Amino acid sequence: MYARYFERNALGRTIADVRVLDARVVATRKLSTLRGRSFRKVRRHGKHLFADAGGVWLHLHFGMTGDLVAFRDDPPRFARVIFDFDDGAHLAYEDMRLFGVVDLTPSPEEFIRAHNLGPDPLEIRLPEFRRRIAGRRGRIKALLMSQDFLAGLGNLYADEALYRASIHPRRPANRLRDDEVRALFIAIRGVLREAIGFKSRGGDYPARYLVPHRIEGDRCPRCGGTIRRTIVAGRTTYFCGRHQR
DNA sequence: AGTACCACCTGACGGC
DNA sequence: TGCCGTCAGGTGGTAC
Repeated sequence: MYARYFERNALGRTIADVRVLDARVVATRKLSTLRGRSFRKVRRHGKHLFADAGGVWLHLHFGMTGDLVAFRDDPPRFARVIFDFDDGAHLAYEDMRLFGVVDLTPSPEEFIRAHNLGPDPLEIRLPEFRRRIAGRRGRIKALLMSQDFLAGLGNLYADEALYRASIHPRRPANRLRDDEVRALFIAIRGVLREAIGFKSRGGDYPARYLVPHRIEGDRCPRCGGTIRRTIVAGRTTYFCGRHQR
């Protein structure tokens, strides 16, 4: 979703200036080397966005409150970095809680290696998913959130995928049946692809999703069960007490 | 290998 | 009105 937005609002334009409004999200002092360059292509890997600026790549991570906002006149309230283009357009990287990162990296591959990121779920097939999950004894939700296992799922989407696959978040990964592993893989890909789709269109989560029902005691839109709230892997976790086993 | 816990940060919200 | 504690979330670190 950020990748598409970046493509629409930054690709092909010449960067006139990069303004750092809050250095706490910027992990390099060299963003100014982007001046005069232009972004040629965009790549996403998990939660990371990379933009090719010719010999160097811009890397963006959005933490939890990070976002991109194109604007003409007034920057958004929590703008931390602003890219000024020579055609008068501006793109703000905003991040209220400052957990995100704006960075430069030699290449996406280099970054992925350095940070030991697992594959993007949309770029692998079921056999590789099976191989990676085999022998892992931890709780399935903890595994789904581990970026070195798979890159791209956070707390909400891990819950969402497990909900869709009818799997209890505390199940040990190596005790999932073959059909459950398959269902989970399909659920992960479905959730990511759909989320990219409707978030790109500025939409919200459909009512059939678990996300709008992250309320203790709420009704499961799928089976009418009761939504439970608990802590798994240190994170607030919601699941349906009836259909997730 | 897996887990627990902390820090980072700020706005929203409930309690008093 | 306003202060205070708590919570939310991604990541990266430490300790067990």
